[in-house]
Amino acid sequence: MGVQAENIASEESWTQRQGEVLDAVLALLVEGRDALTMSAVARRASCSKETLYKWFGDRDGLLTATVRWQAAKVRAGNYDRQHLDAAALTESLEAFATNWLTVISSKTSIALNRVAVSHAGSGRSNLGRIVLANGRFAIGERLKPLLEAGRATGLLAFDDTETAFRTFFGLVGRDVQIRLLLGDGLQPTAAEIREDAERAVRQFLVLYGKTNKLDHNA
Amino acid sequence: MGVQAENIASEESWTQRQGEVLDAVLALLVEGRDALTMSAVARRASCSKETLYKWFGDRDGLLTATVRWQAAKVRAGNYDRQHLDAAALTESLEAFATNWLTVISSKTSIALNRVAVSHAGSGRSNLGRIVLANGRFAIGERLKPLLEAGRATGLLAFDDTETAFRTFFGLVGRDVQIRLLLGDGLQPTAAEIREDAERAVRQFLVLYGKTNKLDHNA
DNA sequence: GCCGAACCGTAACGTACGGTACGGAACGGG
DNA sequence: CCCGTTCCGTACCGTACGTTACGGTTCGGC
Repeated sequence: MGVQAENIASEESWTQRQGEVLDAVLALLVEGRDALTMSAVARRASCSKETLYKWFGDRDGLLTATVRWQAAKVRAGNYDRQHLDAAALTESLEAFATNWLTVISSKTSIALNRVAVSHAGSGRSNLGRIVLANGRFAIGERLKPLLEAGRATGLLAFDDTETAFRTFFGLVGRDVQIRLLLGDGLQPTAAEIREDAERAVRQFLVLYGKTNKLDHNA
Repeated sequence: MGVQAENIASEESWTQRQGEVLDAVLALLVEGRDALTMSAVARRASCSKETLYKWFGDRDGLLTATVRWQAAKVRAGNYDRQHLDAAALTESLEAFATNWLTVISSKTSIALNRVAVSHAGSGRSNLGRIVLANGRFAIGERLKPLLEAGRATGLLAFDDTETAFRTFFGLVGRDVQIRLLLGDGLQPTAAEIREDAERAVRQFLVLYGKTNKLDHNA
């Protein structure tokens, strides 16, 4: 797979003050007015640069801590169910899709993914890996149990869970994330997100629902 | 739509020497060893920095020219057909999907998208818009005629061409581009790309092929 | 052969920014 | 009240890099 589940569950436990500093980094990142500089962070967080270096080591450490800090805030509960019927499955899938679209459309996610993409270029840090682990792969690990539960109860049919998940991922995300990262002014409302999520789930169930007799899940 | 078809067909017509310089930029970008600096470009292209500034204005101008230069090289022919049956439609769709997956998996595309994403953050240039116009939107404009031809001949059924295209886009691309941009070591072989393209087209035809009676194209 | 234009190579300048050092304030413990 | 710890504010240093300037070379036109 290439990317282990590194740091998905790291607790890290910053102090409250350190959390305030990391929130300042997020705020600057989201505003995006000027490039994120250590001086700007210190000014915004009302702390000294010396403290930043003491707490986070260097600029990369600060960025890494910020990514993890945000990831810890976004993490949502799993959607395991004891009683899984068609309605519950649809509802859970829609909840996943809605949550995912909401996350990737948020200014915070966009800004964080941008810096991670930049750093992934000149591979001097593993920010990209961390974002991947807490984004794409984290949701994969959270969704797969639901898919397999659906298969166990005969609601879904697929051979490879990974393939089924990636199809779901594509139907939900489509071109949204790349357009947002490249600066497209796409700003889906909550209603549009819900409609997109419903459409994606409907399409996913056509492809992988047990009612469909075709054998197209190669 | 938010993004006009700006610069999709700009000819620009650089001289051969200027093309060599832009190729040097691409080479440096793909290698990604060190950050792209004007000195490095001048060294690599065996030209003076003064010439760079004379020809391209400033660093952003050089980057913009490079993006357009690459876009002009990638542009592929349209797949319009006089005689469109199910086999020809499938073949054309698979050709589109294969081409698209090959492009976004190339080191050049990854590097270019990375710099465009970075610049889209601190919106001091419209590199992101240009990449979007020559990537996501260019392929959309090239594929839509095929989809509508398929609908005209009764092979496909959909209300909104844009929605149908975005679904196709999602089924083809899935998580590939974001994983590559974030540094995942994903390196699909030509065979894997062809298989993924076939799977995507198969799924797309299940959703939008006329044989499917369900009304799920909301 | 002479001239100007285009271009190469390199040196130089200014600034931005990562990282470090230091003085002083706040504060808790003895 | 004294002292050590922590942290703020700020000044400072070194370097990287965008940008400009300039001397030297090639080359087409006359």
